[in-house]
Amino acid sequence: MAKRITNRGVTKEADPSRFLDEYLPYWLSQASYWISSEFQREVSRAGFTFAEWRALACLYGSGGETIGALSRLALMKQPTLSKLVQRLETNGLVGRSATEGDRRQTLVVITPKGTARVANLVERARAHQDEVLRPFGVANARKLLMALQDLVHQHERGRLLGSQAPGDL
Amino acid sequence: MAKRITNRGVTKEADPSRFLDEYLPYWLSQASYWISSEFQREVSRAGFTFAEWRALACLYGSGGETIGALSRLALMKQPTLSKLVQRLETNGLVGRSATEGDRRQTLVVITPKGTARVANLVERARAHQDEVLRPFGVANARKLLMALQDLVHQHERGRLLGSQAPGDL
DNA sequence: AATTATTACATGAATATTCATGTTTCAATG
DNA sequence: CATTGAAACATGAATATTCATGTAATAATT
Repeated sequence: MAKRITNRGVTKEADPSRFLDEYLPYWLSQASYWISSEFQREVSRAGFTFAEWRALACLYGSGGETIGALSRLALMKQPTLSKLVQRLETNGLVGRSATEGDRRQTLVVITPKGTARVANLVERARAHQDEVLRPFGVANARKLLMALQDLVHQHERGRLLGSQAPGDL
Repeated sequence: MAKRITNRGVTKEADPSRFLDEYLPYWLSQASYWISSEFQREVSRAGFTFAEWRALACLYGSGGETIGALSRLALMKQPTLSKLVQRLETNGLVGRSATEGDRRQTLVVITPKGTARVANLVERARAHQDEVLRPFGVANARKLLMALQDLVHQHERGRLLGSQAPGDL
């Protein structure tokens, strides 16, 4: 068998029937990764890490989330998020308090300062998404979004047994 | 405004018009994350970390990839992958050599031992994907896959200027 | 209501990732 | 062909994540 030196990056195909080419999780990861990477420039320019952006975006416009809920929304494990929230609190971008019902829970709320600092970025995020989806057309874009939502909802049921919140990517 | 304690995880909606609910990268990340998480149990059971699985899956059936190409395929930054490959080499799952044309490049090749150790996992991955996609039907599944591929290809052009390979998720 | 199990979060130690940079090789230019 | 610039990979120091566990509060059971 000839040793081919196919120096492809993510580029095109090559091997006939490569496992990955038909593997949904691979393409999901790729799509997610590159789209987020592209937007990360904006995030950095705004002075945030990507994790911070994620957390703040989840809190933006929300009445507050518990640590656990936020860790699922922002796709970080609970200890990771716990520490991130502490940093954000130090910077005055979020506040923490106890929930009324359950005193074990910590409620994380975005502060006015936090809201102000991300508002622009949220707009840019919307714009970026529109740009990315433009080639698809409104109808197809909507179908794609719904398909992804279906996938997620489908997997919400299987959850509830997993270890300590999210498990790496 | 009443302070709602909506303890939703990723669950259903709540706030009318939450930014995230219409935000494609969010759903891409969620879908990618949960599907991969689910499969991670199998990966752990097989004795691999998820990063190892990713790298080996990319090499599986391939004639070899350079460090750079593999870092893009497996969505890790170059230094991360470099170190991972070293560990895999120590365990005899991959081999490293120079490419013929360019002596700067390192060619990473999966060994027979490596192939043997992941073969089963690859089959399980296929099965897992089939299970995940079943509710969609063949036609819709194919559309989803193609849409994701379109997204990735669309962003391959914009690349080539980014920093040191992939940028975090 | 006491006991046991479970959940939510925090935290320290271990591990992994990332950034910045160095070395080597290749490509381009005069 | 010497020189300058860029690319591919490796590596050490700084940083971040993760695992394992601890504490406190709640829920369930007897």
